[in-house]
Amino acid sequence: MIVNAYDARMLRDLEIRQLRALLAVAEEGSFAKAAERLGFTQSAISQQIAALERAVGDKVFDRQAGPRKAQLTPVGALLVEHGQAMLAQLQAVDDGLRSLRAGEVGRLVVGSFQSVSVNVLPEVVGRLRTERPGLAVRAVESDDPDDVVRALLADELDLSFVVGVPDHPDIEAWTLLVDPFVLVSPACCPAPSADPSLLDGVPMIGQPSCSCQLTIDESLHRVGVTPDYVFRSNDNSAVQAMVRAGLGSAVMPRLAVDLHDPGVIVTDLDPPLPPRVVALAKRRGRTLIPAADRFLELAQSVCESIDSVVLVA
Amino acid sequence: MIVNAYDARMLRDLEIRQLRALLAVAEEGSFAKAAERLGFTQSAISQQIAALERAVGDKVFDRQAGPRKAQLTPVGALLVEHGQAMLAQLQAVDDGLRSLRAGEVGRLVVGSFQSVSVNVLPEVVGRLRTERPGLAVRAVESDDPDDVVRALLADELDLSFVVGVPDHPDIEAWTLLVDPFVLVSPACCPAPSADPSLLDGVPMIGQPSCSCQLTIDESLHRVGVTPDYVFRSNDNSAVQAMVRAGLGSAVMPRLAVDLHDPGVIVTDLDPPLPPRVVALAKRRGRTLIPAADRFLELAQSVCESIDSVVLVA
DNA sequence: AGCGATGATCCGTTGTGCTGATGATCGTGA
DNA sequence: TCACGATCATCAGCACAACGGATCATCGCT
Repeated sequence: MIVNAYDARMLRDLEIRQLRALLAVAEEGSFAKAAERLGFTQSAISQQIAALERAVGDKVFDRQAGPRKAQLTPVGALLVEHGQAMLAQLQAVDDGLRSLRAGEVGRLVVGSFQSVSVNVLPEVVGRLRTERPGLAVRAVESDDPDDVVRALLADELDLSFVVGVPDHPDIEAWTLLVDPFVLVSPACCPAPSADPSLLDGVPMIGQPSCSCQLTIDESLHRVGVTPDYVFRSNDNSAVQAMVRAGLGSAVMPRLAVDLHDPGVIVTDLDPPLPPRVVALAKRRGRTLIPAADRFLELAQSVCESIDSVVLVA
Repeated sequence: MIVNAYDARMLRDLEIRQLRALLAVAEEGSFAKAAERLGFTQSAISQQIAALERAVGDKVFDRQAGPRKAQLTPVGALLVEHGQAMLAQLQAVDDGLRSLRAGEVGRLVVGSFQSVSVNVLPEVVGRLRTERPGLAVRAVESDDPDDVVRALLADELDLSFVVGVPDHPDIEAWTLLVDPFVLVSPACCPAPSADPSLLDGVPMIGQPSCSCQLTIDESLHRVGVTPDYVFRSNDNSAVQAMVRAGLGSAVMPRLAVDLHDPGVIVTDLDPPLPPRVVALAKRRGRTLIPAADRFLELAQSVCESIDSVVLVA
């Protein structure tokens, strides 16, 4: 009895080309016909079958001289059976490859953050799911930019929406939207000045010291303002509700504001604070599924239309 | 038609060796490790992966220079998935081959004829089925020797029991049993002489003009006897029943006689008629499953034991 | 007996995979 | 910061194998 490891080496020399030759000969019943069909000479097929028999260790055809069909041996029949399965598998690879390349299938894990999750991501994912039902899109929300970069570098995310273009040599990003900061003030009371440098002493609503809020505070500091926060919440609609209630005003990225709220007045700051940039990032050198290109296109398209809406409003 | 799949131009250059390299690299995360595992140099693996990528038309790994693991691209992951299936299929081929070679599985179509079907075949098939449950044995009975030869030549039968060694260059046979003709006479009446030349005028039971009966008649003719048949039946037990009833005597091959019947007397002919030979035949040049060898062995063994039983009786 | 078709075999050329060595790139530790 | 080590790519050279074309042996058929 032969040992397993040795047996594993037996089929080491078996090649797909030989299986194709085997099937062709088995179907045609003739080496010459098979050769013609596969675009070889009869000599080549003869040698391929011989190599197959060498690799397998048994004759696969009973050859009868003269014009009689080549008949499969039992070993040959077994190989035909499995060979068909293997070539079918190969066909499946081909189909899968074509679907993948067409962007019809695949898996996409996308990072996001609050305002994008509300205003951009649902539309993008919705459109993508409609036109590419085979795609599996998963979204992960994180409000920590460092963690997003880490996740991108660790390949936990394929793509991620980010604020600002990350300054990392292994991250590349496409700008989607330039999102200006606006002043949100209660509709009930007289609005404060649109000049951010005059916000000193004005009661403010904001977020806890997340990176976004820190950016705002820093910008205000630059114009000599130390904002006086009378309420902080991570939730943008809570912030806006507090503004609506007249507790104070807020400096928010426009994307985070519900522009249809009649209870607040939204004013462009003048002079403006440096706007935040929303981008889509990926790890440099990481090959994504072709459908990721479509995701980027849709994200750009949705962000453009958001820009238009904002301009109209 | 399935045929189209075989001729698919796509992935024509993909080879099993490349899939093995792909899987090894994907698992080891390193070209060099994979090379060591597969017994190649790193250069060879690098070239194999390059060839794979050329065949597929896409990069399968995101290579990062320096000591970082090679990461699969989506296309690579797809190929790994199907590659595993294909290599599993290859393992299945290997297992199937081992089973086949061990004689554990396979299909066997065996020709037979009446007396063998009663006294030999059941025992052989029974033993074979017990020790090789995976075998599929099918038996076909025919009492026309010419048809048996035709079926063997047409590969409708793998093996066949035959009377006499067929005189055909494409048939080869192994002798199993030398089966003498015996005189079967009623127990009730005085038995006729054991000398076949004295059977003239004795009322005889026989078969219709099948090949076996013709052989008997010809042998009797040679010793100057023209048998007087008072009854003919194709069924051996019907013949024996008629003898038991005293209608006449019969010259039968011993294998066809129920030796345990107390109603008849079985006598060896003296001088004997030329005995018939029972053999197992196959088409020359036809490769049978390995289990066929075991079938032959069992047939020989069973026939030997039948010979012993007869000698004791 | 000759003809045609079959597959095996031989031979020369071409092609291709492998090895060994080298190059380019990056991370890491001194 | 620099050198080292590890990574994979690439190159050159060699050996082997696959292919095509020709020929041969064998058989069925006319």
